[in-house]
Amino acid sequence: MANKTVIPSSSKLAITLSPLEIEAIDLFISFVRLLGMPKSVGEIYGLLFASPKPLTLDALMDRLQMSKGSASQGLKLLRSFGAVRTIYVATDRRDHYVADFELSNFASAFIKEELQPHLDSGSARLSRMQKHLAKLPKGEQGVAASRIAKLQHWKEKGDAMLPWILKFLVA
Amino acid sequence: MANKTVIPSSSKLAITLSPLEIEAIDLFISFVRLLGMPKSVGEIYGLLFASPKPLTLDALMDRLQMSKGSASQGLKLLRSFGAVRTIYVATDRRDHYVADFELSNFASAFIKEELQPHLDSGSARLSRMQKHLAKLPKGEQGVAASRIAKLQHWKEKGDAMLPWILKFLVA
DNA sequence: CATCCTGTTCATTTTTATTTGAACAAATTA
DNA sequence: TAATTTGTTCAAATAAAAATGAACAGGATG
Repeated sequence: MANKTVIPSSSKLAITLSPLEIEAIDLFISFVRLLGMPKSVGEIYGLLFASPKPLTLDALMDRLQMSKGSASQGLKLLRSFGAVRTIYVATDRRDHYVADFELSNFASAFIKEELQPHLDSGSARLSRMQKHLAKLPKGEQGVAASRIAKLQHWKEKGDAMLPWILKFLVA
Repeated sequence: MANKTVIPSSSKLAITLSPLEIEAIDLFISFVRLLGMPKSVGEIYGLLFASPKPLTLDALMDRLQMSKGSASQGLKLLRSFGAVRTIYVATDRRDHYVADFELSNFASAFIKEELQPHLDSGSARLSRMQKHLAKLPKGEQGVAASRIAKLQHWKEKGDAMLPWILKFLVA
């Protein structure tokens, strides 16, 4: 069993991580938080991004002082949208991970999994609203109709913009 | 003191809200969650969006079954980026709120307050990284340099894209 | 000026999200 | 095939975010 030395919590990471690694981790933590993902995902990607060689799950746990469960789940998520992949390393049967450097993977996964579904469910919602509209008292129908039209307009704008953003990111 | 009737939790809202209102609230809850804002903010904006007349803080608390504190804080946030404003109503000294219908307010507030700061702090971070790079062992400098260059490229892309998105939204 | 009315703030409570670690399964090795 | 190594899953613990409500401040009202 590994000899687990107790470390003052404030400098937990400083001991095993270089300034450059800390900077990268810090960057990706705020990035993934922006996308509503757990901090641990940013830590993992940040360290892999900065690391010159592939890292195993053990190494990630060890250097990030993170549980096996978090590391495994974080890697699973990162793999799921192609931000990270495994690479074969001879004589070692463990999985070795490297970061993929295409920004578009991160961003387009977010767009496809978060934004797109909202826009897609929007059509059904708009028809439901039209139906409810008909049952409203006459006096309120005008206002409501114009607001539903406003929503429709927003949706069209969104639909038009997403493909453009995706293209821009991939380019 | 208002007579608070106990209502089965599953239909808490159904009693005072029309189907159209529920649909609007539901839509804006998922929208604000996407932007990392509390659900209550979506409820408030949703109800104001659907409401044909201005609503007071009391009315919002009442119809959304929400505490005074949440309503007040939610309105504060919504006001702060111009998604909601007060309107004068004679003979009633309470504040009356209406939704503003410019999508751009929501989105550009998010961009200016969340995305922009990240990109802006990026420059400082990149120079720090350059500094750390110099202190790295020779063998690792090449890899690290190319990754920092990658970050720089991403930042430039982001910087270029944001103004375009803003323009598109406002248009 | 004392009281009431309205809205804000913030310490506390509640809810939700994240992390942990032990149990497990699959694959490898002896 | 038994023992070991590796990675996943998920129930429980912990941490973080949001909601509550009581105390408060400022303005109106009698």
